[in-house]
Parts: sequence; C-alpha cells; structure tokens
Amino acid sequence: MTLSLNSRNIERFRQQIFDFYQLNRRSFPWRETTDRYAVMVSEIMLQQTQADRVVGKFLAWMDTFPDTETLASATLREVLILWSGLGYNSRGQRLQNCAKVIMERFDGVVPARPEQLITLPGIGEYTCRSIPVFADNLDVAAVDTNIRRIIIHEFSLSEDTPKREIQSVAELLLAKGRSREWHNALMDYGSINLTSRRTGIRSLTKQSKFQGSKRWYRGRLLKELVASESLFVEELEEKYGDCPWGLQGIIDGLVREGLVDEDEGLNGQGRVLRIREE
DNA sequence: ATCCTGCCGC
DNA sequence: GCGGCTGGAT
Repeated sequence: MTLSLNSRNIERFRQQIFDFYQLNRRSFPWRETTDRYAVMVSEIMLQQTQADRVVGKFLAWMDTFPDTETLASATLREVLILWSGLGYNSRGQRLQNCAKVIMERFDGVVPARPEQLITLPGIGEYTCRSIPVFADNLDVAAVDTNIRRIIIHEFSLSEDTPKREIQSVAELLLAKGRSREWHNALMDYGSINLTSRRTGIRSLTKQSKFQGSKRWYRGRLLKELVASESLFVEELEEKYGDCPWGLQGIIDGLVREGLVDEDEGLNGQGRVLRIREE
C-alpha cells in the first residue's frame, strides 16, 4: 500500500527527518564550507564511497589543491598519489580535467547551474544537482542511493520504480529554502537509521567480486606505476603472470582511459609504461 | 557476500 | 539499459 503523498503526510515526513537530524547529525569537513570547488571535490570523492573513508583524503586534497587553478596545473601523478586508496582512480583524473575545463571555459569559477555542471567530466545526474544543493542551497532534488532507498521504503514503492518517478517524489518532498539541510538530513537518516541491510532494499549498482578480478589487477598495476617513474612491460608480464586476462588487456584499458602512456623504450629495450604526462 | 552520497561508453 | 570501474568495511 502506497502512502499517499498529500501535504499532511509530506509535512509529517519532513518533521520526522529533521527531528532525527537534530539528534543524530554527522559532522564532516565539507559541511563546514560553501566554497563550490570544495563541495565539488567532496561530491566526486563521495561517489560510491563511504563518507567516513573520504574525510582524510578530502582534507589532504584541499591542503594540496586549494582551488581550480592549482589543481589544473598539477601533474596526473600528483593527483593519483593523493587519490590513492579511494578507488575508481578515473574519478581523480576526471576531477582534474574538470578543473582544466573550468579554467578554460568558466574563468576558473566552478559553474553554479546543473545544466552547466553536467557537461563536466565525471559529473552526472546526481552530482550536477548535489553540488548546487550543498554549495548554494539550491532548491533541486539530488537523489543518491540513500535518498532513493528512503523514498522507496517510507512510501512503500516497488524497488523497480523508474528513476524519473523517484525524482518527482523527491521534488515533492524537498523542504524548499532548506535544501542543504534537507539533503544532509536525508543522507544521515539513510546511512544511520534506514540502512540497506535493515530495509532489505538492494542497491541499484551491482558489483562483482573484487579480489582477483580484473579491477584488482588494474588497481595494483596503477599503484606501482604511480610509485615509480616508469616500468618495463616485459618485467611486469612476469610479475603478473597469474593474471587470467593477460596483462596487455589491463594495460590497454589504462591507456584507452588516458591514465597511462605506453611507448617504446630507448635502444630497443622493449615497451615502457608510465603515468600519462602532458 | 554486499554495500558505499555514480559515471561513462557501448 | 548494461557492464566496467576501486578499495575498504561489515
């Protein structure tokens, strides 16, 4: 039975969420700033990553790359060193590419509107909304995995409810004028009180196992490359001889995504891998 | 084994 | 729409 979305139920729901938030709010460094660049950094880092694991990385990043200009002029190696441990390394590269595009096309200022933000690399349907929500208190609904789960559970919707329906419910529920607070409250309610484990509502993204997977080898290889100037493919072939897909397939993927360069070594010493340099 | 403030290319 | 992409925590 779907709880009807009349104004009385909506108001009751908002009160319930804000009451919870008052007693249980989590504290994060990105909640202490409205700088749009800082919010963008945190939102990219938080994609598919538990908030607690992001705190240290976020602080170190803001220490080293305090603004778009600093980030845009860094090397990819510096970026990946600071990103190391967060996972999904392409996010780090895309964040830097964001900074480069912002320097060229937006005069160094992170754009404020979702339609502009979504044109940037690594920023999609969720993040293009969440940045203006948390930086500018914009009245739009940003639906992440927490908020999707809350809406499905509280209003007894089916787990395969289309995204656009969840989105319109989220827009109905939005506490206008308090968008930032509202989204923070929902996040905390979802991750503390209404967990996936507790509700049994499955995540939308299904992931295969990591240990021994293609991504696992890829992560190990990239970490080695970040730690050294360059590596010979030939030596790596021996070291990763147990890789079921063959090392070359992993290398091709890294090259295709622009994280790694593969060139001929000097004096015909075989092929060499290194983190991409401009 | 499953999830976490998703995005991208196909 | 679907598979690939990380790594740490529970």
